[in-house]
Parts: sequence; structure tokens; C-alpha cells
Amino acid sequence: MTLGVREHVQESSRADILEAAANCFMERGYTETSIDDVARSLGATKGRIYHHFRSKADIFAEVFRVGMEMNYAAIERYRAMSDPVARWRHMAFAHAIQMITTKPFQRTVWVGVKMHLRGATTPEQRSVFAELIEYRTNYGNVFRETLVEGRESGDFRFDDLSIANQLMFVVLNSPIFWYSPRVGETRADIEDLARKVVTAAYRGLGGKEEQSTP
Amino acid sequence: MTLGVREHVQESSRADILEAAANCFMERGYTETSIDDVARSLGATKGRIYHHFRSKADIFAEVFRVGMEMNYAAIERYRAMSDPVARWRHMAFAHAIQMITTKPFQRTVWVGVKMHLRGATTPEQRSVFAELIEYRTNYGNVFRETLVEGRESGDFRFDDLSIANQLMFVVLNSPIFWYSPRVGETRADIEDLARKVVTAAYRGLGGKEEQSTP
DNA sequence: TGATGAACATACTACCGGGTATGTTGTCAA
DNA sequence: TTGACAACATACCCGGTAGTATGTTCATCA
Repeated sequence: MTLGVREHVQESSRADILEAAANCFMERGYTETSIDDVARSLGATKGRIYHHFRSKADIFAEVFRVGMEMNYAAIERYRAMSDPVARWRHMAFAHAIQMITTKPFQRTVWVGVKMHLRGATTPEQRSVFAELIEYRTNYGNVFRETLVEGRESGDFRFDDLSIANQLMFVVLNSPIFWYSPRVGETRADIEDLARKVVTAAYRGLGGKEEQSTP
Repeated sequence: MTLGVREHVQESSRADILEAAANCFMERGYTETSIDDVARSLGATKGRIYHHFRSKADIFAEVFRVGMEMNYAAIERYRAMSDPVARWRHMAFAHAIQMITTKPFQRTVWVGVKMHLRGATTPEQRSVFAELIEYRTNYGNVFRETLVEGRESGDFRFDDLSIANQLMFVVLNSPIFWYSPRVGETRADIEDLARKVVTAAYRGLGGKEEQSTP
């Protein structure tokens, strides 16, 4: 379980650029972010960026990929748990923690999904993008399957699986929109936030009254 | 309670432009939407648009305002209800219906809020925008106050008011991201969707087991 | 009937931003 | 020592877009 950006990117200079780009994409969106913006936030110029990446879309795709890789890594150890509710709780908590601690990357993933949904990609990017979206879809399916099992076991109560899944994810993902770090914030504070988010999502799924969260 | 765009915009040509613009802003976002795009979707040219609006930002602000006006109109009749839970249920349901039926305008409001949060506005637009955001904040407070009363009466159970409010809104607003109209869809189908959304939000707030929704 | 203005269309300008072509500097190996 | 290459910076090109300036058409009214 390696959650940082560094562990998922080979060269240090590339990682710096990706982090800066993720921040810009989060703050200004894809189109509003110019390569010069990213360069300026690094105290550099375009030259440096185009030395490491072929295009703006290329950078974007990399940020997306790294974001998803970190998510997979975060839930990996819980995927084999037998009890669906316990599995869901652990995965949901890990997911929420990821949304908070790697917010710029997760916002970029969000932007990417929306871009793909409206087909705002060039033909060549098309295949790369499709692969990333599939990556993300598979990740979502890990949760979805857990919802199915949880409903069968009588632990969750909802009519429509797709809607329940959508609503669950908007809650678990929501910190990428409203969370902002506080001064002097500790790991415990962040975990407390994540717990509140998981609790709300759990209740929304019609889960039984709360046990403790990891 | 007038929910349509026509009832909130004086001239018909202006209303047409606003509707087309709302669709474009929803599909492509603010920056990605060119004035020519909006004009083309109307079978017209820039000339028509700049005859009715002074700038792109001006159109955007109008779409925002109309979107919010429709929302206010939708919940108006329920605001005076004494029972907080019943009030919340009616307002939440009306809100969810609005998210579904006026999706392009509501997505534009969403985009506008995000733009303001990152300060992507020019100085003059600044005051207009601030006013719109305040408009939206007041709307949110109507719900927030209901949450406070509902918690005091023991009907809702949550620790943090701000977080509960955030999570409630992301659920109620979520249809603007995942809803898309089906062929042959009836009003009853839409109300059924809204009911599911409201139920999930209600549960997330720690509401008691369900009565019927309006 | 002709003058006037609303409601557009057309033609043009200025600028911004992605991408490229070409320097410049430091490092390392032969 | 040099030459070769990585790792950038600088200078430039060019397509797209907000905004403007200037037609054009049609209805209305004196």
C-alpha cells in the first residue's frame, strides 16, 4: 500500500510536474490551465514540461493514471475480506482518506471522467482515455459488487443498484469538493472526517445501525 | 411556483439564448464553450447574441440567476411548514425535481460556484458574482436551518452541521451529474428518481425510518 | 413613402495559449 | 579536453476565440 505520488512515478522531475499539474487542474480545470501556469508554479518554463511530456493531454492522462493507481493501492488489502459489510467499510474508509489526502489528483480524475462523458478528446487520446475510464470503471465495480453482496446478506437496503452506487460514490468522493486542509490538522482529524463521510454513505445505503469504523 | 425558463425571462429571444447557453455550459463547461457554439446551436451567429448580452460572462450570470430563481420558486410554498422533517422532505423533493428537470441551468450554477471559489472572475464581474453566490448561500441556509431544527427535535442525528449539510447537498444535487432523460419517461418516473435520492439523503442525515415522501 | 430603429449577419481585430524550433548550460565518459 | 547528450530556457508560429465595427433586412410610424 504505497499512497504517495513519489512511489508511483519514476523520475523526480516528472513527479514534480505531475503534482504541480494536478494542483492546477484542480484549481482551474483542464482548459483554464495553461502549460505556462504549470511551469510558473514550478518556477520554470514550458521547456522543462515539454522535455518530459509530449502534450498537455499527456500530462493530464498521467495525473489521472497516478490518481487511480493510488486508489487501487489503498483498497488492495481489503478486497479479499469475506464479510461484505466489513469489506465495504474498510474500502470506503480507505477511499475517503484517499479523496482527502490526494485531492488534486482525484479532482483531476473527476475532470477526466466528465471530459470523456462529453467526448472532449481527440482521436488519438481517445484510446488512452478509454483505457483510463475502464480502469476507473473496474475500480467502481469492486465497490458495486460489494453492494450486491451486502444487499443479498440483508445488510444493505436499496431498490436500484445503479442509483445506490452513484449516491454512495458522490458522498465518498465529495471531500474533493469541500475539504480544505486546516492549519495544525492531524492524521486523526482527517480520519475523523473520513469516518463521518463513511457513516453518511453507510446510512444512505440503508445499513444497519453503526458498529465502529476502522 | 413557476418552474420553467420562460416564466423567468422577459423576452423570448433572450430565453432561447439562455437555454442554448445553459446546454453548452453543461456539456462543455465555461471556457470550452465559445459564443459561436451557442450561436450555432441556435442556427444563428454572434451578432444575435451580442445584441442581447454584453459579454459571455453576462450570459453566464443570467443563466446562474435564472437557475437559482427557479429553485427558490420551487421550494417557496414549503418554507413555512412548521414540522421540520416534513418541511425538509418537501423542500428536498422539490429541489431534487429541479435538479432533474432543469439540469443544464443547475450544472451552470455548479460551474459558477466552482469558478467563484477559485476566484476566476474579473474585477467588475466580481460584484455581480458575489451577489449570485450570496443568493445561492441563502438558499442553502434555508435547508441548513431545517437541519438544525430537525436535529433539535431529535429527528436527525449527526455530529457536524456543516459536513451534514455538505453531504446532504451532494446527494440531492447529484442528479445533475448522473441523470439523463430516458425515452418515454413520464413525470412519475422522474418523481420516483427524486424519491430515491431524497430517501438516501434522509437516511444519511440519520433520519428515522421512512414515512412516505410527497 | 421614406426615415428610423430593432434584430440580426458579416467582416475584422487583438490576444491568448498549445506546440515547436532553436539556443544555453552543466555533466560525464572517452 | 572535448564532444555528446540531458535538462532545461527563449523565441517564435499559428489556430481559435472574445469582442467590435459595420453592413443588411424588415417592420412600424409619421
